[in-house]
Amino acid sequence: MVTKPAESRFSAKRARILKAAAACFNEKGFSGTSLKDVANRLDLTDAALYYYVRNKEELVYQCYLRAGELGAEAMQRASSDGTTGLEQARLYLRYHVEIMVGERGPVAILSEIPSLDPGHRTEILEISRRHSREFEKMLERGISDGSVRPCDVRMTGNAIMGAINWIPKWYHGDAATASDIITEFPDVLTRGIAGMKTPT
Amino acid sequence: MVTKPAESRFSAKRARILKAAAACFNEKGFSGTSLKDVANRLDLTDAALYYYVRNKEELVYQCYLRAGELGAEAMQRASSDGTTGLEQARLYLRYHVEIMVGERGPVAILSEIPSLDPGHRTEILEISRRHSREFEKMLERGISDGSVRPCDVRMTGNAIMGAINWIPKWYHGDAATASDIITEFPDVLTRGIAGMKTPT
DNA sequence: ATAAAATTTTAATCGTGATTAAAATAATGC
DNA sequence: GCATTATTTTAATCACGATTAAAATTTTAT
Repeated sequence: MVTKPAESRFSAKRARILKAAAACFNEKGFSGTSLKDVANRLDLTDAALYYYVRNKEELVYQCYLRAGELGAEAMQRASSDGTTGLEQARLYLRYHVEIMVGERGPVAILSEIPSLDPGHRTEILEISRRHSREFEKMLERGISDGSVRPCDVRMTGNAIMGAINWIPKWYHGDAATASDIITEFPDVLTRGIAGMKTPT
Repeated sequence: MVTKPAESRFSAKRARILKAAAACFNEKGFSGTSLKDVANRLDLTDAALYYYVRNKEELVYQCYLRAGELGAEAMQRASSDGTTGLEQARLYLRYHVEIMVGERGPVAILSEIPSLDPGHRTEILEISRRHSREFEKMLERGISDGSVRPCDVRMTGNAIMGAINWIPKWYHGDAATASDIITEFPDVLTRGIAGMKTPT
């Protein structure tokens, strides 16, 4: 029987652990999930997790790092695929939710940054801020090229990101809903719900 | 010196406790906040809280009930003040965020329903679902009267509610931001960001 | 097949936080 | 001012969850 190198198996299992942890954290929060909760999802003992991560804090930290990477990836792709600011913003939402509800999900939402150790906390905050700033940049680009209606990009970004971050609170992995999210969210969040005859 | 009746003082203090608890829960989650955290905000001992609530679960439950009442109040007012569906939805958002970031806030966000006891859980879920349904009704009304663009009201509602529910994650009580939220959110979430020349 | 490395479990420890009962203090009604 | 009621604190208890070390098991390499 063919076997894979140990290092590869290790990081593959570590990745599975991170995903299981992300699911738990999204569902019950950092303090609300015990290591046993995470371990049981993979038919492991809580103690076994310590072979893959230093401790619980490290587990969240890694989850958040991964979330940052996936978010950055969506941002990158959107940035190069889209031409106008509006297109880029819409594509970003599309790519991001696709990842969140797809095979690579669940992705941990950065809802418990305060629980991180000081060092990790500032690092994740930095990543998160950079991400927000990049999205706001897309909005500003859109305002410049006329594709986006002039607005408070900070608040607009907060609103849109909030809608995205809240998804894991009500989406629990059924395929039909996933496709609804992918088709509806990017549109709803960029196009708005007002009828066409709305006053400017 | 004039004193108030005991019962009045009791419920006044209980109300203060609920608000302190809501602030803690929003910040660090249910399991993440200790009763000591809540008590310390009011210069009390953790044990003193048991004079006002049966236990920690009851504390969240009461916070969630209050959140439900305030949400319902915003919904009611919007429903009677607005004429078109779009106006009603916009007013609801306006009233709700005004309450959230105003004197009566913070309002607990229903992010940890799973931590509730079964009985309370179904009750809060029921309240939450009713609330969502009422908002979706406003959207449907808007679609009928032409003020709202036809859309998947379920997903649209999820998106908008998510943006609202996420506010406590980044808003921490400064007055300038509060007024930004009040002026921007209702608009951003209903009008959308797309420029006017956007294709239907 | 066997030694070494990798992985997981078992069985402690240890601190924290919820909860309770009894005691102490403060406020009220008369 | 006194007796009663209301409120808070102090001082336990108690369970749970994070963490660790040592032992057991599985996998790999030769």
